Amino acid sequence: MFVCPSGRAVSGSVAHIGLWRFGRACDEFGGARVLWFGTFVGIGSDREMEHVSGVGQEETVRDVVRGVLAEAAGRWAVEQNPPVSLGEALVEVPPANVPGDFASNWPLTLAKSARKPPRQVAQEIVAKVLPGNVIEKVESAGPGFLNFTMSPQWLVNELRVLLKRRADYARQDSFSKERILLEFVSANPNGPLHVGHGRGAALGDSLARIFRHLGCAVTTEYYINNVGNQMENLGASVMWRTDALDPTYLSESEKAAYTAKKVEDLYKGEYLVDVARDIMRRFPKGTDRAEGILFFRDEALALVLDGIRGDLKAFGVSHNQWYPESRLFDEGRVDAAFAQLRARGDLKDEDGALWFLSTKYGDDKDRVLKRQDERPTYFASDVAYHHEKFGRGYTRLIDIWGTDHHGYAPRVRAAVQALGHDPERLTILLYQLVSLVRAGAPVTMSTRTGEFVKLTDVVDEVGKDAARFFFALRSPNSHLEFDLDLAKRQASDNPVFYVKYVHARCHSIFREAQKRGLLTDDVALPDFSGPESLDPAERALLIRLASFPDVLDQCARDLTPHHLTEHLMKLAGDFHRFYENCPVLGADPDRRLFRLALVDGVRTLIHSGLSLLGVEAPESM
RNA sequence: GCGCCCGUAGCUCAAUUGGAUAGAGCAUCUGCCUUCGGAGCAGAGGGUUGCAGGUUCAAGUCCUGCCGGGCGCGCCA
Repeated sequence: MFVCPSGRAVSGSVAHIGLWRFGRACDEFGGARVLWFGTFVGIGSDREMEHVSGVGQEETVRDVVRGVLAEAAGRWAVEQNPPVSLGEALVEVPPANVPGDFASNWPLTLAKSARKPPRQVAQEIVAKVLPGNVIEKVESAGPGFLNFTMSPQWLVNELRVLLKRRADYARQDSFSKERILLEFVSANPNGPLHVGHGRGAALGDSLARIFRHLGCAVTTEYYINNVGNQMENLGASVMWRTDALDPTYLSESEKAAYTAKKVEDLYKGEYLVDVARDIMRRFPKGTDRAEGILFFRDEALALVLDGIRGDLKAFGVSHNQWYPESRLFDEGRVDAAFAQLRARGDLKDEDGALWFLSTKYGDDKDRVLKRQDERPTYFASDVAYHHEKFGRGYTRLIDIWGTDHHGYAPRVRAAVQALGHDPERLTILLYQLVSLVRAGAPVTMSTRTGEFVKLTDVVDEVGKDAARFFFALRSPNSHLEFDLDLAKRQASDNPVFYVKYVHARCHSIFREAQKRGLLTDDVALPDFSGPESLDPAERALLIRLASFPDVLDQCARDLTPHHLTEHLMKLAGDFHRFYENCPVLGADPDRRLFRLALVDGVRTLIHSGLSLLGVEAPESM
C-alpha cells in the first residue's frame, strides 16, 4: 500500500508514479532530489492483490494499469541516454478489434526524445514489466501501442471486492476532499417547469448523486429569482386573471396597477387562472388582505414554488437548499459586492447608471449593475450571489444552465474574478435544449405562446424512470431528441426496460436458486472459488463490472451522466450474452457459486447505477 | 454583422480529450432459442465524419476559410 502526495493512490496522471520511480532511481545514481512517500509495493506482486478495507477505495482498474505501466516505464527511462522525460501518458480502453483490456500510446509519445522508433520503445518497456498476478499479458502492438490484459485472478478478486463493498463500490478517497456546490434548475418562478428544465434537473441531480457516490460532499441549491420586474409581472398577471374571473374582486387602484403593465409583459399561461382561483378562495371578497401587486406577487410566488417543488419531487429531485434572491438584499450583500468592486476600480458611473467594467476581464461589453432609476439589475444580485457562494468555503461551484443563457457566462466569470475568486473553481455547465418527438413528428415548444410542454406532462406520460434515463442518455453538449413513444414502450428497444429487465432477471435467478434449495443465503456469497479458466462471456462481464469506478470517474470529470447510462446498457448486453452461454443453476457446484456471484455483482451494479440516475430497479416486472 | 454550440451509417447518438480497421442502439435482411424470465441471442449489409486547405509519426477531434442548423447579442430575468 502506498500513499501519494495527492492522497490518491495513483492520481490523475501516470507521470506521478513515473516520476517517483524515476526520481528514486536518479537518487540512486546521485541525481535529482527525491521525495519518497511510504512503502512502495512492487506492482504486480501478490501484495497488490490485497485491497484496502474501509470506506474508500484507492484504485480503479485503470489506476492499476497505470501503475504497472508507470513502474515499468520509470525503470526503462533511467537507462536512457540521453535522458528521457516521462510526460503525460494515457491508459485507455482500446477499440474492440485489439486484444487486451487497456492500451497505452506512451511509447509513441516517448519515441522522439528517446531517439528510438516507437515500436522499439514499446518492446523495451514491455521487457521491464515485472511478472505478477495482476496483469496476465503485456504486448507491444501496432505502431507502438502497449496492450494490457488483466489476469483472471485479479478480475475475480475485484468481483469479491465489489460484493464486499456493495453500494459503496467505487467510492474513492481522493474525492472526499471535494466540497461542491451544485446549482441547477433555478427556473424563474413564473410557472411550472417545462421539459428543458427537466434536462437540467436530471443532469444536476444525477451529477450530485455521482459525486456523492464517489465521496464528495455535495450541496444542491435552487436559486429563486423572487424580486424584480418579472415577479411584478407575475403579480400583475394574476390580477388580470382574477379580474377576468370576478370584476368586483380587485380595488380600483389595483385595476389601475395591473393595467398599467404592458400586455406583452404579462404571463399568459392557463395555470395562472388556477393560481387566481386559489387566491380568491383563500381570501374571499371583503376579508382582510394586503393591497396591490406585491400581495399578488407573493401569493402567486408561493403557489408557483410549491408547484415547482412538486414537479421536481415527482421527478425524483429535491434540492438541499432554496436560496431566495431577496436574501442578498436583506443581508446587504449586493451593496457589499458593489463596494468591493468599487475599491478595485472596477465600477464606473455613466449615463446616470452604475456599470461593472467586465471588459477588463474578457467580457465583450461592460454591464449595468444599477439602472438610472437606482434599481439594481438581475446581474447585480447574481454577482452578489456568486460571491456569497464562494464565501461558504466550497472547493468548487458548478452552475448548470440551458444553452440559451450561454451569453451570460462571460460576465459572471468576470465578476467572480474581479471579486478575487479563482475562476477555475467555477464551472458553468451548459446543456443543449430538448426537442420532443411523438409519432415521428416534432412536438412544438414555445415559451412565448404559453403552449410549452410541461415536465409533469412528460413524466405523467412516460413515467419518471424513463424520463430520467432519457435525459441522462446524451452528452449535455448534444441536442437531445426525446422520443415519447419510445420512452413508454415496454420493449427491448427501450433502453430503460432493457436495463431494468436484466436486474429483474438476475433476481429471478436467485429466486429460482432458493426455490431449488441451491442457496441458503442469497446475500453473502462470501467465498466462491475462482474457476480454472474463464468463459469469454464471464470474462467480459467481470471486466465490465470492474470498470464501473472508472466510468463514474469519467462522469465526474466530464460532468455528464451519459457515460453511466451507456455503461449500464453495455453491462446489460454482456449479461444477456453470459446468460445465453453460461447456465448458472445447471453448472457444477463450484461454478454455480461463482456464476451466482457474478449475477449478484451484475444486479448490485445495475441497482447502484440506476439509483445514481434516479431510476428504480425492480426485482421483478 | 458579432459571439457560443453543433454537423459522424436511413434514424437517434458514441468515440475515454490527438491514437490502431470511426463504434452502439433502432430500422432492414438472414439464422437461433420448448431449459435459470422469448422483454433474449448470433450474424450481415449500411461511412469520402458538411466542403476545402493546413499542422504531425498520427486528425471525427487542433488551426484557417467556406456551407448548413441551433442559441444568444437589453438600464429583461
